[in-house]
Amino acid sequence: MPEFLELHSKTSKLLRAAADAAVQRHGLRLGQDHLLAALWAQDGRTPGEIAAAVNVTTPAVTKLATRLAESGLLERRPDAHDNRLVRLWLTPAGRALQKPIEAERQALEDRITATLTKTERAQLLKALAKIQQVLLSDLA
Amino acid sequence: MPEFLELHSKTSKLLRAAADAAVQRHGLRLGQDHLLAALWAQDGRTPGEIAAAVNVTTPAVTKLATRLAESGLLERRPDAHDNRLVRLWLTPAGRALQKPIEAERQALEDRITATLTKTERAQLLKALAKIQQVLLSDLA
DNA sequence: TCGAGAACGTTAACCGGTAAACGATCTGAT
DNA sequence: ATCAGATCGTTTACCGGTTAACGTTCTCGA
Repeated sequence: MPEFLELHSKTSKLLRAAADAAVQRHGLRLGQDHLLAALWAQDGRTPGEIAAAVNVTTPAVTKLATRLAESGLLERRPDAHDNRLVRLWLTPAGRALQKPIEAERQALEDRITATLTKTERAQLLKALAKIQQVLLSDLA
Repeated sequence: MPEFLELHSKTSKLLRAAADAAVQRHGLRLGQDHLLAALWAQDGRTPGEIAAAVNVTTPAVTKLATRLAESGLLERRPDAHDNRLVRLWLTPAGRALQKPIEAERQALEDRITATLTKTERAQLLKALAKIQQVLLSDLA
């Protein structure tokens, strides 16, 4: 396997595991925190809006929302003016998770970037941005 | 969401999609190619060996192997000396995929690293290696 | 006004991955 | 020689993700 792909794949897996463990300490699973983050930024959004914001398909949001509702972290409520729309609203429990989860994520980021110098970190971000751009342009 | 985690997450998703599309042109799904690659490197390995080589759990290999066997790309055969062991053997069809899949993967790697200078690429690999090391040391 | 088509969210079927429980086989100390 | 324990692969149950099909509701032009 080519060098970069191999390395990126391994790093991805480890990063995913670390993020999952971090979020799991607060009763969440990976992915659920992204949905909640979308609501922390703006409460009462629709599944479609959230899906676009989180780069995931709408059915994925539907399922996550069902589980988060069962956990009592959000509520489904119909839109007042358009009955096709469903809006997701945080419960107090859902809102209470914002600070601890964000702290957890920041701690992970800090732990990772601590081993890099400022310029190394900047170069890394720049390189990833370039790669992202290439892949995006390939879709068209 | 912290800067690096956000960027890495997006890049990962795009990279995964690109790799999936590439491999899908040859009738495979993402992950199946990794299992095959382990057999291309050394045929007749056991699920446990392959799982360790690919950084995946053994049940994951079991399921992938079942699907690849149904597709006629490999065969399950018991080990001659230890009946607990199962050994996976490539069929001619499975062997025939090696060159096209490896070419596909190399093409993706080239497309990505083409936008980077040699030093940028070296710095990227170095940074990722550092991050990987931090995450690995965190497990202990 | 009314009906065709667009815009939604949900469901169903699939895939790759994990953890936990299970069953079969081998190993080694007694 | 035997039996407790280790070592395997598989099964089961879950989760997040995708695509495709579906039913409901809105919109807008004839």
